[in-house]
Amino acid sequence: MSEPIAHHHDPKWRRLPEERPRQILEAAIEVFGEHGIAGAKLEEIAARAGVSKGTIYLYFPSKEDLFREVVRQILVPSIAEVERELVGGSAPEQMERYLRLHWSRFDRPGTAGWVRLVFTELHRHPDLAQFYFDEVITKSNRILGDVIRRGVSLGEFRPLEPVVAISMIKAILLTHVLWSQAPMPSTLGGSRPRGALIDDIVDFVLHALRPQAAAPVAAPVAE
Amino acid sequence: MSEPIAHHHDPKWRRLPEERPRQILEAAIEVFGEHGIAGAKLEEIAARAGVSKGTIYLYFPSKEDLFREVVRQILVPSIAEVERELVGGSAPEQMERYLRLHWSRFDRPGTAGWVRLVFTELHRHPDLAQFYFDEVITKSNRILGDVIRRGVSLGEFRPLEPVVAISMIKAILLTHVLWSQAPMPSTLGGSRPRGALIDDIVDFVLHALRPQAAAPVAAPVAE
Amino acid sequence: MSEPIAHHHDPKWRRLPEERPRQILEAAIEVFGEHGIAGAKLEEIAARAGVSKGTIYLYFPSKEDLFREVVRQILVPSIAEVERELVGGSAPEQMERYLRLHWSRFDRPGTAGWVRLVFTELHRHPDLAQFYFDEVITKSNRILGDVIRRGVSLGEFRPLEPVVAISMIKAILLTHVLWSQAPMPSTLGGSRPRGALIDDIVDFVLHALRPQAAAPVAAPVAE
Amino acid sequence: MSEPIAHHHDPKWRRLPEERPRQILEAAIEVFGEHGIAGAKLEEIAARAGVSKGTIYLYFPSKEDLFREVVRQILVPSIAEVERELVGGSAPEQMERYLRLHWSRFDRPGTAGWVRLVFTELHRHPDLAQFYFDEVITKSNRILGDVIRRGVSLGEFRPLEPVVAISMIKAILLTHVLWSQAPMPSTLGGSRPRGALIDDIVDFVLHALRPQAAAPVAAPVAE
DNA sequence: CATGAATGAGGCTTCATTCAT
DNA sequence: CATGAATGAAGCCTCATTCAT
Repeated sequence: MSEPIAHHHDPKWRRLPEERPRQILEAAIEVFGEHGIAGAKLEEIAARAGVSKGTIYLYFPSKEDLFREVVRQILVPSIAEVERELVGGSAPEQMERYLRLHWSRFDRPGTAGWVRLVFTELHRHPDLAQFYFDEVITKSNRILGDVIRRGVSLGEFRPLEPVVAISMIKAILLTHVLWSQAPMPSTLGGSRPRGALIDDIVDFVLHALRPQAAAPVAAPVAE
Repeated sequence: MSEPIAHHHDPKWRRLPEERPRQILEAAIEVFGEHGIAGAKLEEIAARAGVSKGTIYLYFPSKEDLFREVVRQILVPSIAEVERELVGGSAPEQMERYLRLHWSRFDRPGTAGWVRLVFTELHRHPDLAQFYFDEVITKSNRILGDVIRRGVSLGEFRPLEPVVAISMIKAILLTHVLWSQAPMPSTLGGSRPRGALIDDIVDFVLHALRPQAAAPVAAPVAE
Repeated sequence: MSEPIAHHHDPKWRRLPEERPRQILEAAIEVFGEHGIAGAKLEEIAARAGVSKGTIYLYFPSKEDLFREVVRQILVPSIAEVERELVGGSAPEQMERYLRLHWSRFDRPGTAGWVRLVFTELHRHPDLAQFYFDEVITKSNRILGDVIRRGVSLGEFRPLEPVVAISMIKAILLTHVLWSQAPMPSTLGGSRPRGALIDDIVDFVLHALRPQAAAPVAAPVAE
Repeated sequence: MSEPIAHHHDPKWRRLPEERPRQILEAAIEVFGEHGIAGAKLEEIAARAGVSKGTIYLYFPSKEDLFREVVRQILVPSIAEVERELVGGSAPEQMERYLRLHWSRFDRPGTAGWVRLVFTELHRHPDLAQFYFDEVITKSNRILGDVIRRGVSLGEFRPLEPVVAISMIKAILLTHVLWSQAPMPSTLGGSRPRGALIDDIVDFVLHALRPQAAAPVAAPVAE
């Protein structure tokens, strides 16, 4: 009945050195996304990566650096793609594509956590914030700004500051990524079918950008 | 045997014991807002409240419960006011008032932190999330929903689901509260004057809601 | 048979806040002396001080700082006394008193460890080394240098560089402190009665300093 | 099926396996000398030996044993030489040669570290201390003791216990080896030219040993 | 009531040692 | 033989919580 060989070490690890960093990074994405920087525990990252705590330190000098690498290697590369897929079509079409592209990119488990993280904890790590701003936000904004500028100059969008439009559009997009995956009673209402959300967003944004109407009820809008 | 007047009480003033809880709660708002739930240290809350760490435990069983009470006692009451100030005017006027009211309410140091907190940490405390949802969000949404429904039925807004509009509007509003106070290289661009932000928001939202143009040309409503 | 009240918290600590720092410092002297800086474990210091690990951090920001304080508060003050007790007598008498004074001061359990520590680990902490050099060594050397200079100028000592004599004398003194308490098979020979050691030192040093003889066999001393 | 010559061995040269232990021991001397027993890292020893960490364990069962072997194989053999070079000359001459011989042997980078190590960490490893005492110190002391006994019996030295003289002389010699290479603000004063140190030591020791003078000023020296 | 000293579980990090390749 | 990836015990430090005063 007793198991005399309780301590028998059955091969605890297989050698996959080339894969380790990525395994760890991917576990880290999940855990950082779920618990934030401070709340993430190396123990858990290690467990999900299927390695021991010490192993992480073979590849990353510290928790902070691990986080840095996650930002660097996982988040940044995802920007480039978007630009490529945007060419062609009218400005509103491009805008819709932009929105849907990002949505599908973000609408995956684990991503919401990162949006949250960027909203929340990044500002407490100024160097990372700067890095993220330079590498991700600036590039992303340029792409979106180009679409808006083009639409405005072609009369497909009403005239407005690209920088303002960018801000509004991103606020809507990112916030809904966050909300759409919240494992809570929905911060919102949730009475809306999940799949339709991106349709609502596209609709709302395009309405907000569309050129001025004849102006039937326009008068009262002044303040 | 007892020495009734042994210690001369600094006759200046003594905080009424009944005020203690409130002092603590107010210190807690600040600290939670700045550092989040996990990052907030009781030591700091105690220091700002001018009491000792132990005193907090006389009134609140734990950090978690302290947070709960903050949400309950501080955040909830602020909703009621809004409704009162909204009566009268057209739907767009009400909407603008709603936006500016919230903006001015939020555009204060310390508030951004709470928006952040709600965005990011609340979901890890399901009971609080539920409570917050029931007490704050639901009420707030009802108010905003009424404005939208009214505007739609009067033809002042284009027809859309109130629940969708609410979601979009809140996303824009809350996110900009967050961004506008970020002590970072600005997630946005910042090339926009701070004060104008709410104008931009009002403009964007009203454009997104305005009814379909009867006729395209539309003398520009002046931007 | 079972002890149902196993977990009963019998008053674990008595409040002696004013004594704590000193208790900890004294435990730290012992443990640092025995194990060196790196080898000292806070756990053990805490245990000897009769407090918990965490308590140390109420009074000292880190292990390094604890060590710093030990140096500052324990070692430095012991220098001043020496000078006072040195006044009066011939230079050889003063020298003898200097040696015996230091010997008695050092010939206590725990001190040898510190000599060792200063010999060994201090140089890896440049700021502490500098501090120790400025606060302890410089002062101590000045006192000893004065004695030597006086002896030389009065013809009670043979002429030699004070700085050289200081170096030699301290080497002898400190090294024997170290050796005399070594819990080893004695690095030395040990065939010498412990108590006589300081007599031997005094004898050796005074012979080394005594003025040139009238000129008996001096010749072979040439180098 | 097997690919016998799959990897072309860099034909340059391959270290003979028999040399491995020595390479490791020599790297270990350096690293132990620089960082002490506890502070030495196998990683660094392996790196300097040009092998991997695991290889060390092929030859030495543990860090402790590696240290043991270093003491055994490296330090012990260096004693024998000294005796050979000492024959001939008067006792003072022999003494001077003894001092200069050891000085030149020790006055090399890396050696100071070992003096430090022997002073400070050896006693924590009683078996090693015993071994070191038996193999190194005893032998070395015998050599020095012979010189002293000879000098005393010939009247070249004043009468004193050889064991005492040995102790004093070694204290001076070893301590100055330690100090002379200290990378600190100098425990000493340093206002003395480095090269002259051994001259000062020789001078001091010989003065301390020289026979009683005719007795001019002898009186005050009385103890 | 209020205090703040004390606690100790828990997290990050290091490094001697093991072992599959 | 040799490698170096992997492990995990152990140490430092933080901070929510407790409790004698």
